[in-house]
Amino acid sequence: MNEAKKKRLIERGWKIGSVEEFLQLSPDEAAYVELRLKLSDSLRVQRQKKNLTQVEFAKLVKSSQSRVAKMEAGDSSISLDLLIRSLLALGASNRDLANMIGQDEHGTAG
Amino acid sequence: MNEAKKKRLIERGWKIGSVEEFLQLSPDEAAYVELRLKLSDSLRVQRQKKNLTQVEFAKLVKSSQSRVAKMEAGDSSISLDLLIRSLLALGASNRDLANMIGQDEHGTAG
DNA sequence: GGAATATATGTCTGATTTGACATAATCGCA
DNA sequence: TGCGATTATGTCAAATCAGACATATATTCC
Repeated sequence: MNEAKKKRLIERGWKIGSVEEFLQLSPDEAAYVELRLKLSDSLRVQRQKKNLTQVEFAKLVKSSQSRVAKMEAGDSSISLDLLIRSLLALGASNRDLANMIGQDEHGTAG
Repeated sequence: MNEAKKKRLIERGWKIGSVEEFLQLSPDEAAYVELRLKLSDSLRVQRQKKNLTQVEFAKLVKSSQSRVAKMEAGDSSISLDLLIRSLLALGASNRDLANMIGQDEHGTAG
């Protein structure tokens, strides 16, 4: 995980576990956070591909605009559950999800 | 989704949405439930591969035996979040997850 | 059969996540 | 610049999910 990404996470409320240290993640915690980032980013991409505003999208997934904004921002108050259900509601298949998740990195060149 | 699987789900508390009908799932709901099943099943496989009892495993992922049993049973009181964090705790990588999720079907011949 | 081990099911209480709402910030365009 | 549309951030009560515990049901071995 590169530095830009770390910084982004800290701003989003990620302290994780109870590590006092500066985002010192265990491998599985890191994988978890990476995973969420991939899905957040995919979510925004998919929404924009469909030319939906956050408000329209919120209606589609039966949530609210504020929640959508937070989904896309990778906010720590959003669960993987919600991210995934939203992607599915957008029409993604499980295979699509697998592709999103399995990719190495996804355009966060640092 | 085949019939055996449906039956299994109904027993696990899956009514979803507020459909009165007999497990009449929309495509995205179906994909969501399928996804959970894949992860549940993988979880059991991975645990057994490591020769861990549910109790040992529970300790490893900082949960309880009852919760582990429910994870593996695909119980509706378990979130995707917990399933995925547990798989990661077991040592799975995001790529591993992608493989679990992307597979077509996985041995539920009916 | 019975004991030991493993897994399943039900139910509490507390913690987290939810959608909703208010409101602030940012963008696009005349 | 100002206005409308879009996106971001903060807060809340209600709903969901968490670990823990009790207890029931397998499963395995003698």
